[in-house]
Amino acid sequence: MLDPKELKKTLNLPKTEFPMKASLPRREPEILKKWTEMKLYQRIRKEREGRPKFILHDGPPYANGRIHLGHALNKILKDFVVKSYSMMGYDAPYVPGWDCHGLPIEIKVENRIGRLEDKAKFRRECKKYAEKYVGLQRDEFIRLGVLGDWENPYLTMDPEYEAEIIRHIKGFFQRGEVYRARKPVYWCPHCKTALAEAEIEYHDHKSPSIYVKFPLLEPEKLSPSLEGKRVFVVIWTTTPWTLPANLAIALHPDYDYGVFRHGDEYYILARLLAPVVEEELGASFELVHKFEGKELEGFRARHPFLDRESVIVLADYVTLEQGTGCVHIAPGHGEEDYQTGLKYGLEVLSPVDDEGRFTGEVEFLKGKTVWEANPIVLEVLRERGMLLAQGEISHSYPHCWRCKGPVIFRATPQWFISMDRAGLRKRALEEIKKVRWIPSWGEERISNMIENRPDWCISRQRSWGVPIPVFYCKNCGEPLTKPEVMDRVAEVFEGEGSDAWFSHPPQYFIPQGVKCEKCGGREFVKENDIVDVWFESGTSHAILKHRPDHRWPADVYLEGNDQYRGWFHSSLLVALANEGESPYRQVITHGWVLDEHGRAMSKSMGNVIEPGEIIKDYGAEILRLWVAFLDYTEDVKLGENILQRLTEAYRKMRNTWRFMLGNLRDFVPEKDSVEEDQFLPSDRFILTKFRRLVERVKKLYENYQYYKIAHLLYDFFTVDLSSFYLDITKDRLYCSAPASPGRRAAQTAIFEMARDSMRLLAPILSFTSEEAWEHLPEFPEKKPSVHLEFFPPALPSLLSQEEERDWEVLMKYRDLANKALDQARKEGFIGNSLEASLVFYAPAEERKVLEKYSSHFLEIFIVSSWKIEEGEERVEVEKAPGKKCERCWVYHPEVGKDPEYPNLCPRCVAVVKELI
RNA sequence: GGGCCUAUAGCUCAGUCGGUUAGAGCGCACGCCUGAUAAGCGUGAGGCCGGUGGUUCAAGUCCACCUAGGCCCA
Repeated sequence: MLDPKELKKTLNLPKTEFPMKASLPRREPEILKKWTEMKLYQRIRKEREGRPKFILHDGPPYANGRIHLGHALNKILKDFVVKSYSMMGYDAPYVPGWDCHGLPIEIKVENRIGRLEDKAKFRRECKKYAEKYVGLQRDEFIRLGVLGDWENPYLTMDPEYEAEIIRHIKGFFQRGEVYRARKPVYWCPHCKTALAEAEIEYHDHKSPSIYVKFPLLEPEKLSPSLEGKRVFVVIWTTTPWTLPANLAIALHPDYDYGVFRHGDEYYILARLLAPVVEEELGASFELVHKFEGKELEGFRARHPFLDRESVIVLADYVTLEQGTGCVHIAPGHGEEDYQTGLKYGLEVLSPVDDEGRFTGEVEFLKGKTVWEANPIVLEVLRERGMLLAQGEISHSYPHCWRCKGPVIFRATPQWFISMDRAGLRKRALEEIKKVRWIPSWGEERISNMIENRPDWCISRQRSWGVPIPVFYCKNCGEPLTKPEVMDRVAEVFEGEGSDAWFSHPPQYFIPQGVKCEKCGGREFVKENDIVDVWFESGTSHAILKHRPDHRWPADVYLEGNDQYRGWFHSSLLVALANEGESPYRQVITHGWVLDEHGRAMSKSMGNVIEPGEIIKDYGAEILRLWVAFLDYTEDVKLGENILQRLTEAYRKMRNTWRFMLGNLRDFVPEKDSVEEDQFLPSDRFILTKFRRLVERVKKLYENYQYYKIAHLLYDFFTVDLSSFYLDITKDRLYCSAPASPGRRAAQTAIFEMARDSMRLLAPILSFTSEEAWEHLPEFPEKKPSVHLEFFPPALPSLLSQEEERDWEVLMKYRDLANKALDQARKEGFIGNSLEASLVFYAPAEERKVLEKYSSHFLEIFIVSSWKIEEGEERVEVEKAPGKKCERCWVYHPEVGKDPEYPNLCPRCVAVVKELI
């Protein structure tokens, strides 16, 4: 007789080196090292060479700052796409890119070293800064487990890339889509420079607050009763100096306006605001006529002090918060004014120079600064009787971040790409329809944007960027935009980079003999402006043609949904104009990362979570699992609670793999695998379920539906494997003879499910599947990394339709049995379910099914004995007869009958005899 | 203010064409096991389907409005 300790040695208990504790923050870097050393990315490329390509083209993040969760979400999703398509059998390269030029870097550098007059030197500093962050971000992306050609990224500041930008600009010029026009920008008269929105600070500022009368022409057209009366449109402004540039007065189309009599004058203003104006004047008005704003559209008023007319227009942005509901419009001095001006075809007047002084266009103000002009304008208004009221107001006003002085809006010449001259807008709208947008509402979103966007202003008054390759005639100022000149610029940039623009004289770029088309002049000066960085990143599709590992167009662009306005938009316009087609076939967008309560993360809210913290505390794998479990097409939340749930889910999957590996410890696939006919019903049932799952998951990968994959696989691990199949097969695995057909059958099933679930999860759980893969038994075709594998091939179902229905019945009785066993346990009748014998009562049909499988009930129900009776469906619990076998713990009537092994059941006696 | 989007259990997700008592897993509670053990198994309790109104014999599902939140504009 063997004592329990010796008996335990005769069992095949699971054993594996694959640790239960993941220690991800420590282990992940080791796995990354393995991938680097084996050159995994290059190796995958090599193995997939010649296969159909699948191109995900990376949208370049901005090379500034450390990565945040939005970056992590984006890059991990891209990694899912690339890895899954690679495992489907495509040659799916991933070439990361960075957006390197632009204002934010300029601002950072300027903060550090001040503003340099020497542009070349300043640009060198900007370049260093960009390089530093490209390096930092690259390391952070690699740490996430993202596989790609990190040694050969594309940078928008690469000379070849800069040359492409020039060539694309040339294309727009050649097709006549580029024009030069004036547009108001923030301007600091002290620093004599244009400012971007990001360089503006808002401070309180005292301004005049005045009400001005504009005599309305032909008032009788509004109401016959006004014939011959002195009718005025009353506007309110805090910038009297912009009145010389007034060209229109805007009313809201739907608001209620009135004509109010005051003495022998009649004033037009919004009805709701009349009391405010009355108070300002200390007078009371009499309402003599009512109308809606839109009735006045197209009327004309006389300018209060210039010999010019001002047209009445309509604008939605007119509010009734202050003023008169009639808004003074100077298209050269305000963004909204400018937009309205465009709509109504108004001129862009801006009679103010670099220093904020009036030019000769306004004679009586010539040479005065705008601040000096204010009181003079007031005086003129007063003289003419056009000043209805005046006061002072303290309000929030834009100031220069550099000199802290107040800034103005001033129109300056800019370069524009026309949306309509060559039909760009129309073609873009057509092209959008050919693209697959995921989610589908993206199509409507980008269409609305393209439909309503103004012409694209591509010039910027900055220095860290690619120059607009234009020269001006020194003699007459005419721009030189010849394609051959731009070709030469591109050629120079390709060799020297765009720094060349700042270190060479114009003649370096201009072929001999080129003359000004207007005056024949031969001397030129270089353009100072650079191109909008959105144009730069919009040119990135060019790498698809230049890199041998790529192909034009891309299969997928995948970015946050802010990029409908950004990269998707600019890429479409730039590529479409130059290639005639959209650069992408599919566009996938993901949402924003919010905190646990669904609020945007911001420094001021103090709810920002850094990817680095999560990697340090949980591991990058948990972050990957987070991405996988969420419906990324919507905004996604992250917080402690969610991380806890994910960590638990991770542990469950890891442990399930660990248990499977433990049970495969002595399994040699090519030797020990059994034929189909050796499978027990439960093996066939679980394998069929699994094989179906494999096919579903592959389909879901094709359609980028990762959260469905994660849920399906996780549910399979917990419900089907852990709590069902792996629980019920323990008896077979542990207690049978090691090489018995039943045990080998279970191992064959487990091996298939372990191997193929690792393959299926490799794109998501890239680290853990790799680690588990190393512990999986060797087999002939096994690759040294799971990421070199293919997704599992389709395998046949092992159940007939009848057997599938049988399992529905069996599972129903399993539920009933569990409930009955739980009840018995609560009553203290049994502990371990093996102490029980079950009595099944079933209607005739179901009884037949139960009897068909009854020889497997020890396994399926984990009980020692059972009886099947006909009756209303229910399960009852009795004590199992016989004594407990000390080896397998099953109660059996014959325990004690074998004189040699009186503490064992017949099955175990046989096994032990075989082993000893 | 405009365009687009979201709202189902504590968390992550199902819920078909409008049709029985709105489902799953996790978490939680209670129990079992100690041969997956910083594991494993079982049972159970959790829902005003964001709100209001409408269409309909019937609404989580369709429509309108509102609220809260998100992205992009203004």
